[in-house]
Amino acid sequence: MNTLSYGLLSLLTKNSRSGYELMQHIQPFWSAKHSQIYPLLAQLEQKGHVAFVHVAQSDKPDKKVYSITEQGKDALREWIAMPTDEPVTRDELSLKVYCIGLVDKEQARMMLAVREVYYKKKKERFNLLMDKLQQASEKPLDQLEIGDDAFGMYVLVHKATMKVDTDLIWCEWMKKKLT
Amino acid sequence: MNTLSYGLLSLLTKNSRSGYELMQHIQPFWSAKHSQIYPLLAQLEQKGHVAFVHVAQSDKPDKKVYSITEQGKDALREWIAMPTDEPVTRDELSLKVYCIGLVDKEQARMMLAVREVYYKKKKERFNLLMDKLQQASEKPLDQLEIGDDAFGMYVLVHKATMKVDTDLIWCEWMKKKLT
DNA sequence: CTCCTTTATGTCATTATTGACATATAAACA
DNA sequence: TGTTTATATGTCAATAATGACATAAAGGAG
Repeated sequence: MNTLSYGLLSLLTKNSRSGYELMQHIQPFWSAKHSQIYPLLAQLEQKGHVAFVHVAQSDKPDKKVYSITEQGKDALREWIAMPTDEPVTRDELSLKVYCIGLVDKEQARMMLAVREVYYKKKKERFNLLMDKLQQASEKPLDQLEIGDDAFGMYVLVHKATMKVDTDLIWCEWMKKKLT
Repeated sequence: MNTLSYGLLSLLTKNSRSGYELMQHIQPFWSAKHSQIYPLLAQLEQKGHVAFVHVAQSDKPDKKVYSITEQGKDALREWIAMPTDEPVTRDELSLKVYCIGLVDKEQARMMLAVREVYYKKKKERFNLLMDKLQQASEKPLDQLEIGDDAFGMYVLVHKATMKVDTDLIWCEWMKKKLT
Protein backbone atom coordinates (compact mmCIF):
# COMPACT_ATOMS: atom_id res chain seq x y z
CA MET A 1 0.00 0.00 0.00
CA ASN A 2 1.53 3.26 -1.11
CA THR A 3 0.83 6.75 0.18
CA LEU A 4 -1.64 7.59 -2.57
CA SER A 5 -3.75 4.55 -1.62
CA TYR A 6 -4.01 5.86 1.93
CA GLY A 7 -4.79 9.28 0.50
CA LEU A 8 -7.74 7.84 -1.39
CA LEU A 9 -8.95 6.13 1.77
CA SER A 10 -8.61 9.46 3.60
CA LEU A 11 -10.89 11.19 1.12
CA LEU A 12 -13.41 8.35 1.37
CA THR A 13 -13.76 8.87 5.14
CA LYS A 14 -15.74 12.06 4.36
CA ASN A 15 -17.71 11.12 1.24
CA SER A 16 -18.27 8.17 -1.01
CA ARG A 17 -16.86 9.11 -4.37
CA SER A 18 -16.16 7.78 -7.85
CA GLY A 19 -12.62 7.33 -9.11
CA TYR A 20 -13.03 10.40 -11.27
CA GLU A 21 -14.16 12.51 -8.33
CA LEU A 22 -11.34 11.18 -6.16
CA MET A 23 -8.89 12.11 -8.89
CA GLN A 24 -10.21 15.67 -8.90
CA HIS A 25 -10.40 16.13 -5.15
CA ILE A 26 -7.02 14.69 -4.22
CA GLN A 27 -5.11 17.11 -6.49
CA PRO A 28 -4.55 19.86 -3.89
CA PHE A 29 -2.95 17.34 -1.53
CA TRP A 30 -1.31 14.81 -3.83
CA SER A 31 -1.04 15.26 -7.56
CA ALA A 32 -1.99 12.10 -9.46
CA LYS A 33 -3.47 11.15 -12.82
CA HIS A 34 -6.50 8.94 -13.30
CA SER A 35 -4.25 6.25 -14.77
CA GLN A 36 -2.66 5.83 -11.36
CA ILE A 37 -5.87 6.06 -9.36
CA TYR A 38 -8.08 3.51 -11.13
CA PRO A 39 -5.68 0.58 -10.64
CA LEU A 40 -5.15 1.52 -6.97
CA LEU A 41 -8.92 1.56 -6.39
CA ALA A 42 -9.15 -1.92 -7.89
CA GLN A 43 -6.40 -3.06 -5.49
CA LEU A 44 -8.12 -1.43 -2.52
CA GLU A 45 -11.34 -3.15 -3.49
CA GLN A 46 -9.62 -6.54 -3.72
CA LYS A 47 -8.15 -6.04 -0.26
CA GLY A 48 -11.57 -5.15 1.14
CA HIS A 49 -10.57 -1.61 2.12
CA VAL A 50 -13.23 -0.12 -0.15
CA ALA A 51 -16.45 -1.29 -1.79
CA PHE A 52 -18.27 0.16 -4.77
CA VAL A 53 -21.72 0.33 -6.27
CA HIS A 54 -22.65 1.15 -9.84
CA VAL A 55 -24.56 4.39 -10.02
CA ALA A 56 -26.53 5.24 -13.16
CA GLN A 57 -26.64 8.87 -14.20
CA SER A 58 -28.97 10.39 -16.75
CA ASP A 59 -27.03 13.57 -17.50
CA LYS A 60 -23.55 11.99 -17.42
CA PRO A 61 -22.02 8.54 -17.98
CA ASP A 62 -22.63 5.99 -15.23
CA LYS A 63 -20.03 5.71 -12.49
CA LYS A 64 -18.67 3.42 -9.79
CA VAL A 65 -19.05 5.00 -6.39
CA TYR A 66 -16.56 3.79 -3.80
CA SER A 67 -17.02 3.75 -0.02
CA ILE A 68 -14.49 2.97 2.68
CA THR A 69 -15.09 -0.21 4.71
CA GLU A 70 -14.45 -0.71 8.44
CA GLN A 71 -11.36 -2.66 7.44
CA GLY A 72 -10.25 0.34 5.39
CA LYS A 73 -10.73 2.65 8.36
CA ASP A 74 -8.61 0.33 10.52
CA ALA A 75 -5.85 0.42 7.91
CA LEU A 76 -6.05 4.21 7.88
CA ARG A 77 -5.74 4.48 11.65
CA GLU A 78 -2.67 2.20 11.59
CA TRP A 79 -1.13 4.33 8.86
CA ILE A 80 -1.73 7.60 10.75
CA ALA A 81 0.09 6.15 13.76
CA MET A 82 3.19 5.40 11.65
CA PRO A 83 6.01 7.96 11.25
CA THR A 84 5.09 10.51 8.57
CA ASP A 85 7.30 10.94 5.50
CA GLU A 86 8.80 14.36 4.99
CA PRO A 87 7.19 16.55 2.32
CA VAL A 88 8.65 16.48 -1.19
CA THR A 89 8.45 19.55 -3.40
CA ARG A 90 9.78 19.65 -6.91
CA ASP A 91 9.59 23.05 -8.59
CA GLU A 92 11.24 23.51 -11.96
CA LEU A 93 11.06 27.26 -11.42
CA SER A 94 13.48 27.13 -8.50
CA LEU A 95 16.07 25.42 -10.71
CA LYS A 96 15.62 28.10 -13.35
CA VAL A 97 15.80 30.91 -10.80
CA TYR A 98 19.04 29.47 -9.44
CA CYS A 99 20.80 30.24 -12.72
CA ILE A 100 18.62 33.20 -13.71
CA GLY A 101 21.77 35.20 -14.48
CA LEU A 102 22.07 33.26 -17.73
CA VAL A 103 19.18 35.21 -19.25
CA ASP A 104 18.26 38.90 -19.34
CA LYS A 105 16.00 40.80 -16.96
CA GLU A 106 13.11 40.89 -19.41
CA GLN A 107 13.01 37.11 -19.81
CA ALA A 108 13.34 36.66 -16.05
CA ARG A 109 10.42 39.03 -15.45
CA MET A 110 8.27 37.13 -17.94
CA MET A 111 9.01 33.81 -16.31
CA LEU A 112 8.06 35.14 -12.88
CA ALA A 113 4.94 36.82 -14.27
CA VAL A 114 3.66 33.48 -15.57
CA ARG A 115 4.16 31.94 -12.16
CA GLU A 116 2.44 34.87 -10.46
CA VAL A 117 -0.66 34.32 -12.60
CA TYR A 118 -0.58 30.64 -11.58
CA TYR A 119 -0.42 31.59 -7.88
CA LYS A 120 -3.25 34.11 -8.26
CA LYS A 121 -5.52 31.55 -9.90
CA LYS A 122 -4.65 29.07 -7.18
CA LYS A 123 -5.50 31.64 -4.49
CA GLU A 124 -8.82 32.28 -6.19
CA ARG A 125 -9.61 28.57 -6.12
CA PHE A 126 -8.78 28.33 -2.41
CA ASN A 127 -10.98 31.32 -1.69
CA LEU A 128 -13.89 29.65 -3.46
CA LEU A 129 -13.19 26.41 -1.60
CA MET A 130 -13.23 28.26 1.71
CA ASP A 131 -16.55 29.90 0.81
CA LYS A 132 -18.02 26.53 -0.10
CA LEU A 133 -16.81 25.09 3.21
CA GLN A 134 -18.41 27.95 5.13
CA GLN A 135 -21.72 27.52 3.33
CA ALA A 136 -21.79 23.82 4.16
CA SER A 137 -20.93 24.37 7.82
CA GLU A 138 -23.34 25.29 10.63
CA LYS A 139 -20.50 26.71 12.74
CA PRO A 140 -18.18 29.56 11.72
CA LEU A 141 -15.11 27.81 10.30
CA ASP A 142 -12.70 29.20 12.92
CA GLN A 143 -14.76 27.45 15.59
CA LEU A 144 -14.45 24.01 14.04
CA GLU A 145 -12.80 21.41 16.25
CA ILE A 146 -11.00 18.14 15.61
CA GLY A 147 -14.23 16.17 15.96
CA ASP A 148 -16.02 18.16 13.24
CA ASP A 149 -16.21 16.61 9.81
CA ALA A 150 -14.89 19.64 7.94
CA PHE A 151 -12.02 20.33 10.37
CA GLY A 152 -9.28 18.58 8.35
CA MET A 153 -10.27 20.20 5.09
CA TYR A 154 -10.56 23.61 6.74
CA VAL A 155 -7.11 23.59 8.32
CA LEU A 156 -5.55 22.35 5.08
CA VAL A 157 -7.20 25.01 2.94
CA HIS A 158 -6.07 27.54 5.53
CA LYS A 159 -2.50 26.21 5.23
CA ALA A 160 -2.66 26.29 1.44
CA THR A 161 -3.98 29.86 1.51
CA MET A 162 -1.15 30.94 3.83
CA LYS A 163 1.35 29.33 1.47
CA VAL A 164 0.01 30.89 -1.70
CA ASP A 165 -0.10 34.30 -0.01
CA THR A 166 3.58 33.87 0.88
CA ASP A 167 4.35 32.86 -2.70
CA LEU A 168 2.61 35.99 -4.00
CA ILE A 169 4.56 38.20 -1.57
CA TRP A 170 7.76 36.62 -2.89
CA CYS A 171 6.65 37.34 -6.46
CA GLU A 172 6.10 41.01 -5.61
CA TRP A 173 9.48 41.11 -3.89
CA MET A 174 11.10 39.55 -6.97
CA LYS A 175 9.44 42.08 -9.27
CA LYS A 176 11.18 44.88 -7.36
CA LYS A 177 14.49 43.00 -7.59
CA LEU A 178 14.07 42.76 -11.35
CA THR A 179 13.14 46.41 -11.92
CA MET B 1 16.77 15.26 -20.85
CA ASN B 2 14.62 15.39 -17.75
CA THR B 3 14.23 18.25 -15.27
CA LEU B 4 16.80 16.88 -12.84
CA SER B 5 19.43 16.87 -15.60
CA TYR B 6 18.82 20.57 -16.17
CA GLY B 7 18.93 21.10 -12.42
CA LEU B 8 22.39 19.55 -12.27
CA LEU B 9 23.51 21.80 -15.13
CA SER B 10 22.06 24.77 -13.22
CA LEU B 11 24.19 24.00 -10.17
CA LEU B 12 27.26 23.57 -12.34
CA THR B 13 26.93 27.12 -13.70
CA LYS B 14 28.11 28.39 -10.29
CA ASN B 15 30.70 25.78 -9.25
CA SER B 16 32.32 22.68 -10.61
CA ARG B 17 31.23 19.85 -8.36
CA SER B 18 31.41 16.11 -7.89
CA GLY B 19 28.33 13.93 -8.20
CA TYR B 20 28.27 13.57 -4.44
CA GLU B 21 28.38 17.33 -3.90
CA LEU B 22 25.69 17.88 -6.53
CA MET B 23 23.53 15.34 -4.75
CA GLN B 24 23.89 17.26 -1.48
CA HIS B 25 23.40 20.74 -2.92
CA ILE B 26 20.39 20.04 -5.11
CA GLN B 27 18.31 18.70 -2.20
CA PRO B 28 16.70 22.02 -1.20
CA PHE B 29 15.44 22.50 -4.78
CA TRP B 30 14.85 18.99 -6.06
CA SER B 31 15.04 15.92 -3.87
CA ALA B 32 17.01 13.11 -5.51
CA LYS B 33 19.14 10.15 -4.45
CA HIS B 34 22.67 9.52 -5.65
CA SER B 35 21.41 6.48 -7.58
CA GLN B 36 19.50 8.82 -9.84
CA ILE B 37 22.21 11.44 -10.16
CA TYR B 38 25.24 9.33 -11.16
CA PRO B 39 23.59 7.82 -14.24
CA LEU B 40 22.33 11.26 -15.34
CA LEU B 41 25.82 12.73 -15.03
CA ALA B 42 27.15 9.95 -17.23
CA GLN B 43 24.46 10.79 -19.81
CA LEU B 44 25.24 14.51 -19.64
CA GLU B 45 28.91 13.72 -20.13
CA GLN B 46 28.17 11.58 -23.18
CA LYS B 47 26.10 14.39 -24.68
CA GLY B 48 28.95 16.85 -24.10
CA HIS B 49 26.94 19.03 -21.69
CA VAL B 50 29.44 18.43 -18.90
CA ALA B 51 33.07 17.32 -18.61
CA PHE B 52 34.88 15.86 -15.63
CA VAL B 53 38.38 15.52 -14.23
CA HIS B 54 39.58 13.04 -11.63
CA VAL B 55 40.62 14.85 -8.48
CA ALA B 56 42.76 13.03 -5.94
CA GLN B 57 42.11 13.78 -2.29
CA SER B 58 44.37 12.84 0.61
CA ASP B 59 41.84 13.12 3.42
CA LYS B 60 38.88 11.64 1.53
CA PRO B 61 38.34 9.22 -1.39
CA ASP B 62 39.16 10.61 -4.81
CA LYS B 63 36.34 12.18 -6.81
CA LYS B 64 35.19 13.11 -10.30
CA VAL B 65 34.67 16.86 -10.56
CA TYR B 66 32.18 17.89 -13.24
CA SER B 67 32.08 21.22 -15.07
CA ILE B 68 29.46 22.56 -17.47
CA THR B 69 30.52 23.02 -21.09
CA GLU B 70 29.50 25.85 -23.44
CA GLN B 71 27.19 23.33 -25.08
CA GLY B 72 25.66 22.64 -21.68
CA LYS B 73 25.10 26.35 -21.08
CA ASP B 74 23.34 26.61 -24.46
CA ALA B 75 21.08 23.72 -23.51
CA LEU B 76 20.31 25.46 -20.20
CA ARG B 77 19.36 28.72 -21.89
CA GLU B 78 17.04 26.87 -24.27
CA TRP B 79 15.42 25.10 -21.31
CA ILE B 80 14.89 28.34 -19.37
CA ALA B 81 13.07 29.81 -22.37
CA MET B 82 10.61 26.88 -22.43
CA PRO B 83 7.33 26.97 -20.45
CA THR B 84 7.94 26.05 -16.81
CA ASP B 85 6.21 23.05 -15.28
CA GLU B 86 3.97 23.75 -12.32
CA PRO B 87 5.36 22.85 -8.90
CA VAL B 88 4.52 19.43 -7.46
CA THR B 89 4.25 18.98 -3.70
CA ARG B 90 3.49 15.68 -2.05
CA ASP B 91 3.07 15.80 1.70
CA GLU B 92 1.87 12.71 3.50
CA LEU B 93 1.01 14.90 6.51
CA SER B 94 -1.70 16.72 4.58
CA LEU B 95 -3.41 13.41 3.81
CA LYS B 96 -3.27 12.46 7.47
CA VAL B 97 -4.53 15.86 8.60
CA TYR B 98 -7.48 15.57 6.22
CA CYS B 99 -8.84 12.65 8.23
CA ILE B 100 -7.38 13.68 11.58
CA GLY B 101 -10.75 13.11 13.22
CA LEU B 102 -10.06 9.37 13.10
CA VAL B 103 -7.57 9.68 15.97
CA ASP B 104 -7.60 11.48 19.31
CA LYS B 105 -6.30 14.95 20.08
CA GLU B 106 -3.18 13.62 21.80
CA GLN B 107 -2.08 11.62 18.77
CA ALA B 108 -2.85 14.56 16.50
CA ARG B 109 -0.75 16.88 18.67
CA MET B 110 2.17 14.43 18.59
CA MET B 111 2.05 14.14 14.82
CA LEU B 112 2.10 17.92 14.43
CA ALA B 113 4.87 18.28 17.00
CA VAL B 114 7.14 15.99 14.97
CA ARG B 115 6.52 18.09 11.89
CA GLU B 116 7.17 21.30 13.83
CA VAL B 117 10.61 20.00 14.88
CA TYR B 118 11.31 19.22 11.22
CA TYR B 119 10.36 22.77 10.19
CA LYS B 120 12.48 24.29 12.95
CA LYS B 121 15.55 22.32 11.90
CA LYS B 122 14.93 23.33 8.33
CA LYS B 123 14.68 26.98 9.31
CA GLU B 124 17.94 26.67 11.21
CA ARG B 125 19.64 25.27 8.10
CA PHE B 126 18.34 28.13 5.96
CA ASN B 127 19.58 30.66 8.51
CA LEU B 128 23.06 29.12 8.38
CA LEU B 129 22.93 29.10 4.59
CA MET B 130 22.00 32.78 4.54
CA ASP B 131 24.90 33.57 6.92
CA LYS B 132 27.28 31.67 4.67
CA LEU B 133 26.00 33.53 1.64
CA GLN B 134 26.52 36.89 3.36
CA GLN B 135 30.06 35.99 4.40
CA ALA B 136 30.95 35.04 0.82
CA SER B 137 29.43 38.21 -0.63
CA GLU B 138 31.07 41.65 -0.85
CA LYS B 139 27.69 43.38 -1.10
CA PRO B 140 24.90 43.19 1.49
CA LEU B 141 22.61 40.42 0.22
CA ASP B 142 19.59 42.67 -0.24
CA GLN B 143 21.57 44.71 -2.75
CA LEU B 144 22.38 41.73 -4.97
CA GLU B 145 21.15 42.05 -8.55
CA ILE B 146 20.34 39.58 -11.31
CA GLY B 147 23.88 39.80 -12.67
CA ASP B 148 25.48 38.81 -9.36
CA ASP B 149 26.59 35.23 -8.99
CA ALA B 150 24.84 34.67 -5.66
CA PHE B 151 21.56 36.32 -6.70
CA GLY B 152 19.70 33.13 -7.62
CA MET B 153 20.71 31.30 -4.48
CA TYR B 154 19.87 34.31 -2.31
CA VAL B 155 16.35 34.79 -3.64
CA LEU B 156 15.66 31.05 -3.34
CA VAL B 157 16.88 30.84 0.25
CA HIS B 158 14.76 33.90 0.97
CA LYS B 159 11.74 32.14 -0.57
CA ALA B 160 12.45 28.96 1.41
CA THR B 161 12.78 30.96 4.62
CA MET B 162 9.46 32.69 3.99
CA LYS B 163 7.83 29.33 3.38
CA VAL B 164 9.19 27.65 6.49
CA ASP B 165 8.18 30.67 8.59
CA THR B 166 4.64 30.29 7.24
CA ASP B 167 4.71 26.57 8.01
CA LEU B 168 5.76 27.30 11.59
CA ILE B 169 2.99 29.87 12.01
CA TRP B 170 0.52 27.23 10.83
CA CYS B 171 1.93 24.76 13.37
CA GLU B 172 1.40 27.28 16.18
CA TRP B 173 -2.13 27.93 14.91
CA MET B 174 -2.79 24.18 14.83
CA LYS B 175 -1.51 23.77 18.40
CA LYS B 176 -4.18 26.21 19.59
CA LYS B 177 -6.83 24.36 17.59
CA LEU B 178 -5.80 21.13 19.31
CA THR B 179 -5.74 22.51 22.87
C1' DC C 1 42.60 -3.17 15.99
C1' DT C 2 37.84 -3.06 15.05
C1' DC C 3 33.64 -0.71 14.31
C1' DC C 4 31.15 3.27 12.76
C1' DT C 5 30.51 7.38 10.00
C1' DT C 6 31.36 10.28 6.13
C1' DT C 7 32.82 10.67 1.63
C1' DA C 8 32.66 8.78 -2.93
C1' DT C 9 30.92 6.16 -7.11
C1' DG C 10 28.34 2.92 -9.17
C1' DT C 11 24.49 -0.81 -10.61
C1' DC C 12 20.06 -2.92 -10.60
C1' DA C 13 15.40 -4.43 -9.27
C1' DT C 14 11.28 -2.46 -7.80
C1' DT C 15 7.98 1.06 -7.27
C1' DA C 16 5.73 5.40 -8.48
C1' DT C 17 4.18 8.39 -11.89
C1' DT C 18 3.20 9.98 -16.32
C1' DG C 19 1.58 10.04 -21.09
C1' DA C 20 -0.47 7.81 -24.75
C1' DC C 21 -4.03 5.00 -26.34
C1' DA C 22 -8.80 3.32 -26.08
C1' DT C 23 -13.77 3.65 -25.46
C1' DA C 24 -18.26 5.63 -24.26
C1' DT C 25 -22.11 8.86 -22.65
C1' DA C 26 -24.17 13.30 -22.67
C1' DA C 27 -24.34 18.20 -23.03
C1' DA C 28 -23.24 22.37 -25.50
C1' DC C 29 -22.16 24.67 -29.54
C1' DA C 30 -21.96 25.74 -34.33
C1' DT D 1 -25.54 17.10 -37.96
C1' DG D 2 -20.84 17.24 -36.81
C1' DT D 3 -17.48 18.98 -33.21
C1' DT D 4 -15.85 19.94 -28.99
C1' DT D 5 -15.84 19.57 -23.95
C1' DA D 6 -16.62 17.31 -19.58
C1' DT D 7 -17.53 13.14 -17.46
C1' DA D 8 -16.28 8.41 -16.76
C1' DT D 9 -13.30 4.11 -16.68
C1' DG D 10 -9.72 1.53 -18.04
C1' DT D 11 -4.88 -0.42 -19.95
C1' DC D 12 -0.11 -0.24 -21.02
C1' DA D 13 4.50 1.37 -22.35
C1' DA D 14 7.87 4.56 -20.91
C1' DT D 15 9.98 7.45 -17.62
C1' DA D 16 11.18 9.03 -12.95
C1' DA D 17 12.52 7.92 -8.50
C1' DT D 18 13.62 5.00 -4.69
C1' DG D 19 15.84 1.32 -2.03
C1' DA D 20 18.92 -2.27 -1.80
C1' DC D 21 23.25 -4.02 -2.86
C1' DA D 22 28.22 -3.36 -3.71
C1' DT D 23 32.76 -1.44 -3.13
C1' DA D 24 36.33 1.51 -1.25
C1' DA D 25 39.16 5.20 1.15
C1' DA D 26 39.89 7.80 5.28
C1' DG D 27 39.05 9.47 9.88
C1' DG D 28 37.56 8.95 14.57
C1' DA D 29 35.88 6.43 18.61
C1' DG D 30 36.44 2.80 21.64
